[in-house]
Amino acid sequence: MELNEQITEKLSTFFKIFGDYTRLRMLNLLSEKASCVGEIAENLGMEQSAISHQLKVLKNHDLVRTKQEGKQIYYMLSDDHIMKIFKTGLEHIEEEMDEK
Amino acid sequence: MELNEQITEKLSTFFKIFGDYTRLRMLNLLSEKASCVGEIAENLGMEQSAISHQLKVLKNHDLVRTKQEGKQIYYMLSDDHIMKIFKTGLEHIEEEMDEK
DNA sequence: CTTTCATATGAATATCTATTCATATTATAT
DNA sequence: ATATAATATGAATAGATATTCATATGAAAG
Repeated sequence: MELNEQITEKLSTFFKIFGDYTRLRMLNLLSEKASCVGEIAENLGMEQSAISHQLKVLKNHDLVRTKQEGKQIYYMLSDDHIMKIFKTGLEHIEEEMDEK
Repeated sequence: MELNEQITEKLSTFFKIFGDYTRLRMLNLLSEKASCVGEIAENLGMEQSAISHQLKVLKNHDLVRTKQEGKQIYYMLSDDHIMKIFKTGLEHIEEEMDEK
């Protein structure tokens, strides 16, 4: 594959997002249903602020989008491509575990 | 998807590996041909030591394997699953770029 | 066995990043 | 207008990690 600097840079940034335990759990949650910050925080047993910061990261990189309803802001996956990445990674992990 | 703690942990660790510019460049190089430390270092314009440290990371996580020939140690991708991950990420990046 | 070349390693450092704490913003309801 | 609830934000901190430097290990050749 012929990859230029810019693409490689973007690609590593992209994978970096998935390379965090908390963010993966958040994405997994959001793949099941749109949720607002407080819900996610409670569900994961983490502080609202920590989740909010991470949601910002996810949003900045267009992995999630939002829908405001009154005071609440619902977060959801921006498209189902996200889950494809997720699954491809999973396949690898599972294959690896089978081998041992 | 029903993901337990252990799987999610493994998954985030796995993605973390891809989430680094230098490692991505190394993997990309290795996808074209097996190379030894010195070659990679020269090709990327980095220190031998830095590359060696990163190769260790890649090896510890079974992304690469080695074949010794005399003094030289050739590194290569451990399987072509690695490139599949690579490509899935690329697809996402490219789609994203098209949108804008 | 000593020299040379390729690679690995350990410690030190500098950068990055996830989380916390305190506080600000924003939207609704009273 | 003020109180309340949901969320966002900025600064501080602690922990992780990529790179460098100096040195060690290992293999082959002389």
